This record gives sequence, C-alpha cells and structure tokens, in this order.
Amino acid sequence: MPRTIALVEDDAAIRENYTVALKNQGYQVQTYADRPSATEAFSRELPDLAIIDIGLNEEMEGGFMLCQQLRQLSQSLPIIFFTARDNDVDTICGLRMGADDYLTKDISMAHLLARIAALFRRTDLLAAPKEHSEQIRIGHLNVDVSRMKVTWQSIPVSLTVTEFWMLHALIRHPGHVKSRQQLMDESRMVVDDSTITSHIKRMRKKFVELDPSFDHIDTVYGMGYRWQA
Amino acid sequence: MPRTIALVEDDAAIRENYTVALKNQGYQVQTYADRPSATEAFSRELPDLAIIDIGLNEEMEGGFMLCQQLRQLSQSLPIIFFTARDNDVDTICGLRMGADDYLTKDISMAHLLARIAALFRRTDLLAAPKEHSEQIRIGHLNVDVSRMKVTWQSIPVSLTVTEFWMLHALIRHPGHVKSRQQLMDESRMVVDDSTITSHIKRMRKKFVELDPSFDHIDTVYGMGYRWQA
DNA sequence: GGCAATTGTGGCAAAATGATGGCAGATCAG
DNA sequence: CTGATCTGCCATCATTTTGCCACAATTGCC
Repeated sequence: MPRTIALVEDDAAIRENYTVALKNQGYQVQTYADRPSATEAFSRELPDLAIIDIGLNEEMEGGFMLCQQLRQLSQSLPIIFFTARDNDVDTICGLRMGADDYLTKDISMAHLLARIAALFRRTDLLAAPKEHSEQIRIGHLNVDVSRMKVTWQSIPVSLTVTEFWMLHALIRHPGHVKSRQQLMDESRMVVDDSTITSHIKRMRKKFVELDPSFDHIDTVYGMGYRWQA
Repeated sequence: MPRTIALVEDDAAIRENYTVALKNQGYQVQTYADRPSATEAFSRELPDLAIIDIGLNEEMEGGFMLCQQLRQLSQSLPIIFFTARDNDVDTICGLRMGADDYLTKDISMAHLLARIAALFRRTDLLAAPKEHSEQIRIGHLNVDVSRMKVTWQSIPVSLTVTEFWMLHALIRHPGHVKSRQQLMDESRMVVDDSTITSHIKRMRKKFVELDPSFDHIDTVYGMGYRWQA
C-alpha cells in the first residue's frame, strides 16, 4: 500500500520536478495547482501527507487557509509547508496553524525526503497498536513495562511482581474503574477477592511511604478501584 | 502536569539561556552537559522531549549516539537535534537516526518554541486517541460509565453504585418516563417499589446539595420518573 | 372538600463492603 | 539450611450502603 502525498504548488515546473522525485521514492503523488482544486479533492479523500506551498497564484496566503481547512478535516494528517518564504513570522505562523514542519525551497531534495520520512515514522506510531508503549506516564507516575520499574515523582517505588501487574492493570485505562475480577484477569492471577484488597493495601502503603499525601488509588464502593490522575 | 524537556548541550552559556526561555514557557527543564550524564539520567527516567546538541565536548558525534540510545529506550520519545552544524549530511543523518526535527542554532527562540509546540501537538495525538470514554451528556449532566463518574455543571456528584445505575437507566432514553419496574430491571436490582422512591429521594438530595435550583428528576404521578433536560 | 392512591421524608437496622494486622506456606538467594 | 521476601487468606473492625417502614404531604378524581 503506497502512501499518497498531496502536493499543492502553483509553479508547474517545481510541481513536475518534485512529483518525479517523490514517485521515485515509491510515494503516490497527487498535485494541485490552486486552493479550490485541492480543497475539492481533500473533501472527497484525504492523502497520507500534504505538502503545501503558501503562496498559491493570486492567493498570497492560500496555503495557510488550506492548512486550516485540512486541520478541521483531520487532526492527525501530517502537513508540511514548503515555500520560498524564509522568515520567522511565516514559519511560526505556519507551525501554529497546525503544520508539522516548515521547509524552505532552498533545501536539497534529499533533505526534503528525509523530513518526509521522519514525519511518516512519527505518524506511523499513531496507527501502531498502543499496547506496545513500554513507558506509561500518568501524572507523577511513571511505569516502565519492559524494565518492570515504577517511579513516583521520579522516586523509584519497589513493587513486587504481583503489585506491578496489578498497578499496570489499574492504569491501563487511566481513570477507569476496575472491578476486582478485572484486576485479577488483567494481572493473570486467580485469587480471592480479599487478596486483591490486600494487594491494594500494600501498594497504597508503599506509595504513601514515599509521599504522605498520596491518594490516587480511589476506592469505588461496590465496584472496585480507580487510578485518579 | 508540566512537561519535562531534557536539554543536552555542552556550552554552559547556551544551556542557561535556553533553560530560562523554556522554563518561561512553563516547561520543566533538565540539563546535561555531556553524554554520560544524560545517558545515566535517561536510563532512570525519560523526559517528554529531548533537545540534543550533536557535538558534546570531545565527542564530536555524541548527540547522534545519544539519539540512537534514546530511540532504543523509546520509539515514541520526541527528539530534536539543535546544533550549529548546518549541512545536509548531518541533517539527513540526524533525521534518519530517528530524530523528529533538526534545527540549527541560528534560528530565533520564538521559532524554536513553535517547533517544540508543534511536536508536542503531534505527540499528544499519540497519548489521546484511545479514550473511548463512554460519556453521556444531557444538558449540564455528564455521565462517564467506564469511569463511574457523574458531574453536574462540571461539579462531581458522588453517587453510590445503585444510584449510578438508576441514573443511568433514567437517562438512557432522555425525556422518557421510566416506571419503577423499568428502573429496577435496568439497574438489575430486585427490590420493593418504595426502595426506588428512596433512591430517587437520595439522588435528588445529592444534586440539590450541589445546585439548589436543581429540578430535573420529574415525578410523573402514577407512572414513574423522568429526567428532564 | 373529601377520599383513595401515590409519593416524599427522616430515620433505622441489616447487609454489604472494605481496611487492617497478622499468619502460614511458598519461594528464593546466600 | 536459614533468613528474607512474597503471596494468599482470614478474622476482626470500621464504614458505607441499602432496603424498608411509619408517617406526612401531595395528587387525581368525584
């Protein structure tokens, strides 16, 4: 499945030039010479990445407008401004409008391609299963799954294995209430309800020993427990 | 929760300068003057963003090495190279190593801050999306089922389990009248009619305590109760 | 208004649930 | 083998919730 890149650029020569280069990299390229045609196309289908020139024919700031329109359609669509206008104001403006990068036309093709690849690498993480994240941060809590290490306000918390997996189950959906049964299932343990109570007790104790004001493990009477951010 | 930015830079003056600017933006900043100290710190806890100079003291490419180490620790950690070395080779190299941006030290502070903000905007999407919180909103009422939380005009209402499920049953079809029997069935409880009356009483009380003008649980004489929007 | 049916109120006791401290077996490193 | 740690569980105590009742208030209807 080749990625689709939309190139919005009013200069026909540049358009041609970059289209060829991008296609050589295996990207599928759609080009638009002005804002109306781009808008029309995007309303039908979004590309995987949009590269936009700011000045589009008579619309001096057409690219900015297009960026805003695009952001309304998708929060996550990668957008790169690619323009001759090399000044701080336009750059900052562009980034604030929701663009992911702002590049000037004097950079080399290799540089542009590297930027594009880096941005795709970043956005691929969005699509990837979230379970993979080895590091979970919620407020002052930091849980490193692969290392089985937990810190609270940067202070290491020495949890036992069972406690670790219970905490992991508790914060997997931050703020959600977990019944004792769910905690058992997600920590893969088969025990009595009262045992869960015991583990919660021991975990709380360990956190409170580090931070006397700790109270982020809520008891939801009759339901279970909840990690409160 | 303030975001933590790690700044790895061997020049003390620059370090100071940028630390102040970043702190003014509300970021928490940790600085490291060389690779070993940064490596050591990152092995304990990861920041939310790393800004890395490439040349670190005698290590001409220490920043590159650090970037690679960091990427091994986390696929998703945002990394920005920030260096005086302005050439295509280093830039492309840096981006290929997994950095999200490559900036040269001649850019303005405002530009740097805009780049940082843009990157955070992008990475926030990673943390946010899976929040399929089952939220029900009716007027000023907000019911989050998975969190077992109810708010009225954004003020949390502390309902008990039975009350929670009764409210849930009551608002499932907004505006419809629910008989006591229906409320019982939908809250999975088998009790006397008068008990339902009691629960309604207690719920009303809790809402009125927060908002004296509260009047959204209608009594429909002979029929049951109705949540009025 | 008078009457029967229905609902609101305050309160109470039983039941359910959770917290605590401790104990015994299991596990494990030295 | 020994001591330390971990784990599951229990008895006990404290707290919260729940169901229900008697009685007052309200409603619909004649």
